[in-house]
Amino acid sequence: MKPQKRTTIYDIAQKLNLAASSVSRALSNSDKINAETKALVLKTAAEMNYQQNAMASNLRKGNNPTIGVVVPRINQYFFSNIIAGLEEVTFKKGYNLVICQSNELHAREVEGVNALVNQHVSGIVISIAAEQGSSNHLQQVLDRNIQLIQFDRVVEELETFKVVNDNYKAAYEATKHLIEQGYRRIALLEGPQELHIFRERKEGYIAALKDQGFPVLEELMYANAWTKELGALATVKLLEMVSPPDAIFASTSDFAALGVLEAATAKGIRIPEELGVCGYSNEPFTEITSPSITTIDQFSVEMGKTIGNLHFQEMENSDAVIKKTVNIKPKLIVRKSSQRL
Amino acid sequence: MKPQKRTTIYDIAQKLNLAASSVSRALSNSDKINAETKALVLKTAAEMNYQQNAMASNLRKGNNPTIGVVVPRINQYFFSNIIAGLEEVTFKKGYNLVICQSNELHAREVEGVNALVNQHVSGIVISIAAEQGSSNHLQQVLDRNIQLIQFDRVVEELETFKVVNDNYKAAYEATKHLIEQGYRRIALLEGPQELHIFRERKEGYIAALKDQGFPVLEELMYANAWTKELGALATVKLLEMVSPPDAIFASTSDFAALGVLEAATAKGIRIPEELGVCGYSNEPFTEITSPSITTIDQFSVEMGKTIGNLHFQEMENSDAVIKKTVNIKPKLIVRKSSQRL
DNA sequence: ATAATTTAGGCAATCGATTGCAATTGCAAA
DNA sequence: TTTGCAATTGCAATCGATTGCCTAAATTAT
Repeated sequence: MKPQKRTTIYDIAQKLNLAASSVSRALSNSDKINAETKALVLKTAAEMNYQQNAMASNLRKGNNPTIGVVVPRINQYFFSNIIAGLEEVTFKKGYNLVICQSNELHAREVEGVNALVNQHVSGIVISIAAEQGSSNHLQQVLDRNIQLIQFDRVVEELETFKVVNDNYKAAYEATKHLIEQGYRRIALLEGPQELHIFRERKEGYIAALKDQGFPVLEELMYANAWTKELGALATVKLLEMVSPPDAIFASTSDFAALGVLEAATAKGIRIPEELGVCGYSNEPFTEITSPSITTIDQFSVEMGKTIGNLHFQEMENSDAVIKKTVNIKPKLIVRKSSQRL
Repeated sequence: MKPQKRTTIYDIAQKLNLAASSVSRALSNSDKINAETKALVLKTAAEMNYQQNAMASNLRKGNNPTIGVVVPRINQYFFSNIIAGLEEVTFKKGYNLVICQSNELHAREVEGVNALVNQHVSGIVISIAAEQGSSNHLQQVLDRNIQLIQFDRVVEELETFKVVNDNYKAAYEATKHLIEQGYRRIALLEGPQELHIFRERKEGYIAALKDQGFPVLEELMYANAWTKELGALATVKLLEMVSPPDAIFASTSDFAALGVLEAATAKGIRIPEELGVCGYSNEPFTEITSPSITTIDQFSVEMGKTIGNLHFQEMENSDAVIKKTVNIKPKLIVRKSSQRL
């Protein structure tokens, strides 16, 4: 390869016998430049195949039109949708997206955030890893005056924008729906309680039971069942009880709900007649299982867009704004696995 | 917000009564610096909360440890897996990933590529949009000495690394498998023939038929059926024929295969007994449909890793290397929808 | 003790674009 | 004809880190 030097504004300036500053002004469409000169510069730049050096420009201007994103896993439906929605918004504004995945590891999350800080990105969007640790790295982001927007899994103590689903409400409604369908002993599959989203879902479940005058039974709450396998295992255990549940709310994920479906079906238990099932997330597959799975849609693409809008809005009036929490209302999607009326 | 200035190496230098160059050398672990001084600088830097300005560093060093990725849609299973695999590799090397989605639009693809060129990324990884156009933008990338790696959907004329699946072979094997299962009239759902991946799949299908002594029938090839709905529609049409097919190979996607499943089931046709079905991509849901769908795994995460490795390998010995095409061997995953023996 | 090296650190240019300020030119008003 | 002002353009500093070259001090060899 011939390391042919890229053309800079100096090359253009030299060719046209102008000063680099004039070229710069012409290219940035400044009004302090003659229209003819501007046209000439533009034409020459195109001929010489000029492409701005964003690094130099950003360095001088002291800002980097880039938003960093840190998510546990890029290839998880929910997160890739968030990114897709976010990209939609940032692209329109000419901003770039830099992506890191933490793989649910705190150390990698820290590394990723630091790399983004080094790049002086204008904002960082994050959903924290399941493996938790100190949030110093996030505090650093704030100290450096970089916009920080947390979503879904957030550190509550940090004063930042937060975009979350109303997990409490969603779980409340799902539970209420199961009750309305006539289920009487509703079990809950819980996620790791260190993550507040799972705590909230549990609280919603409990509140719904109480409001409807049902007892809240410890034995019907099954901890840490957030994969298909663990969901299936939990189902087996629950169904072995002396008085087993007649519905299972897999508040952790649709994958857990799928495990419930498979385990119950394997035992010859009919869904929804004998056992009601509800999942969480509205994964694409929930529509096509048999029976289809009742679940909760989180409007992930919308959420990504909201995050983007929040960032730009905040950039404009950056002072004296209260860092608020935006709640995206999730929606219960009722399907066959819980409809027996 | 107080726009508190970030600490630079000059701040550290001043505090320690050193030259900025020494600070720089200490931080970059140069050997032209005394061990004690180095330790002192490191300590002070930590105290002053120093974080390198990557823009300045990259500008000076004339390179940007970043790889740009342009894909049609970030939130498509295949692509998000590619990105996840790629990230795995780039992260280890301290490289960043900048992501753009073209939304299948050529214009947006061009914009994305240009933005990446401006940033002087060290490489661009791309899978082109369905809406095709000139490939000038990609030629520009090459002219500017930026690594270009195409994957999956590639422009063949361009001399770049290409990482693709062996679509021909996969389709060949899928068709052969259907024949071995005793199916005699195998229909094909084709994708847009402008994209060579779909042409290759069609060729593999035809070759398998010929090799096994089967006639190649135009009426059994159905164009542009690459969504669930179009797949269902195609199925209805095909099954209305005087002598309908006894198997359908949805070479476009698993979504099309799902459409086949639904349309056939709705007509009361039993799968796999009366109709064999095979999809493409091994989407997660293919495992859980009833019956489960035979499909082709593309090893997307692996593919992403391969792309990353290729990039770094190529960076090291950048001259006189032949731009080759890497074929990832896809694998036929046989499930219930095609097993009747 | 003196010369030859080695080591540590400073100076200043550089990467490429931007921008405040100064300088020049042209044109209109007085 | 002279002054004033606006419109263009140039000059040079700047963003922050890196690096080739040079100098001074310290170490080793002779």
